Amino acid sequence: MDATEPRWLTPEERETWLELVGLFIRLPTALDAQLRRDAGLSHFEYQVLAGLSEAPDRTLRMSDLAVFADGSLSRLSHVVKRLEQRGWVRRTPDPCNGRYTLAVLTDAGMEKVVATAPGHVEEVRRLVFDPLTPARRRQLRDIGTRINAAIGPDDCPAHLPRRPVPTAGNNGTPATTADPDGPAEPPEGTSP
Amino acid sequence: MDATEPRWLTPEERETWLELVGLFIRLPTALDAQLRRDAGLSHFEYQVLAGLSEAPDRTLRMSDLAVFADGSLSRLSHVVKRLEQRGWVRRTPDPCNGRYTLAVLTDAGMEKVVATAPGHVEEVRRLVFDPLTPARRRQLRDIGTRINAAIGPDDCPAHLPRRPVPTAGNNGTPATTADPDGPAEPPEGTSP
DNA sequence: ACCTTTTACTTGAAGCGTCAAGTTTTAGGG
DNA sequence: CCCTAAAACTTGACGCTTCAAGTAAAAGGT
Repeated sequence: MDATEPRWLTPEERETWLELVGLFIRLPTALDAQLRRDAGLSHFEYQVLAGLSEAPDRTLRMSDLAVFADGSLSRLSHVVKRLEQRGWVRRTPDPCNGRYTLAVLTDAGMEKVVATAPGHVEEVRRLVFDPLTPARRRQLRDIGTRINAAIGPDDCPAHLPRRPVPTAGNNGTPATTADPDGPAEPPEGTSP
Repeated sequence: MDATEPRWLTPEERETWLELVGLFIRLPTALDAQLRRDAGLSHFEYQVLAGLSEAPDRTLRMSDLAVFADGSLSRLSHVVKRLEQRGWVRRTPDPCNGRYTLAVLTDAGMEKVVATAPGHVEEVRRLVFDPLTPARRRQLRDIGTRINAAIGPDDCPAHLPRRPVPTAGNNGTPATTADPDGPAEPPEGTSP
């Protein structure tokens, strides 16, 4: 069992790791709880609605929406069906290309997003940004980028098209590496 | 809809947040995939087995195990039932106190952990620690601590006892705030 | 000593996500 | 102009998690 002794984690790494495992389990849970309590939505459902709310014409093809929301097409299909039954989304075949399905946010859906976003953003702030100093926020972003890169390209659960991902409200900020610590210029945006 | 305009996220925070959402979805998925592929175990199941493997006598009460694995007692009960059917865990009522159930890791279970741990630790290293400089690892730990604190005490999904959590192989490291950047002293330990 | 409460856990049903087929529509090749 | 192949979903079944009850043992009150 001890052939070529594996590289165990150092005590510090171990501590970090346990901290992270807790985070990965509890943060999604906490955010889901807030959304479910205040809006009756799962985090994934919210992502879907928020993604549509920022798309041109509040419309996106299912595949693109799946990439944006970080889920499989199958999952999205099930979820959109439920959202459609609740009256927040409509589906139509793309007139230009019949095998695409366009998901469109209804007016009721838009209202739902508008009503839900502020509370959710507030919770994200409270749990993630408020407890961190500006310096740590920058560090966190950097760390996230690096680990995401290590995980590899968006080869999500399954078979998804390759696209640069329409990162929603792509305001002019060109994702450079060095940038000052946000002087707080509130932009529009519902996908916190 | 715009009564007391909410504090939207700044563009930098928004970037950070999207990075994080990706991380929270993809890291667990990636680790689950590795464990499932190489060992046929979910991450939660692994946590349970690893937790037991480091407990005295490879034994833990269900409640304690639930806290350690960050899950509800109900979930643990279902999972342990399955692990028991696979021959890796045994359950017995505590002779000292009949309402406690003790989960015990069998020899087969221990072998499973020993066979699985190195590969999992290697994946954790590859995805989380290798892409980070020592300084960033320290930052990550610190950030994790702060956000975890903001989420609040271990009031997990449900009704769980209050205990300082037996953080598994509690080697002499007394979780102080300042500590050098691990000179790499490989300790025993199977919960990465 | 008995009865209520609390603790610790188990169980069953319901909901959501994943996986493995289907469908339908477009694109290509001969 | 067909005929196969690929793309873009959709659907159904299975497994796991959660939620709400249910059970059994120990504490605590009177």
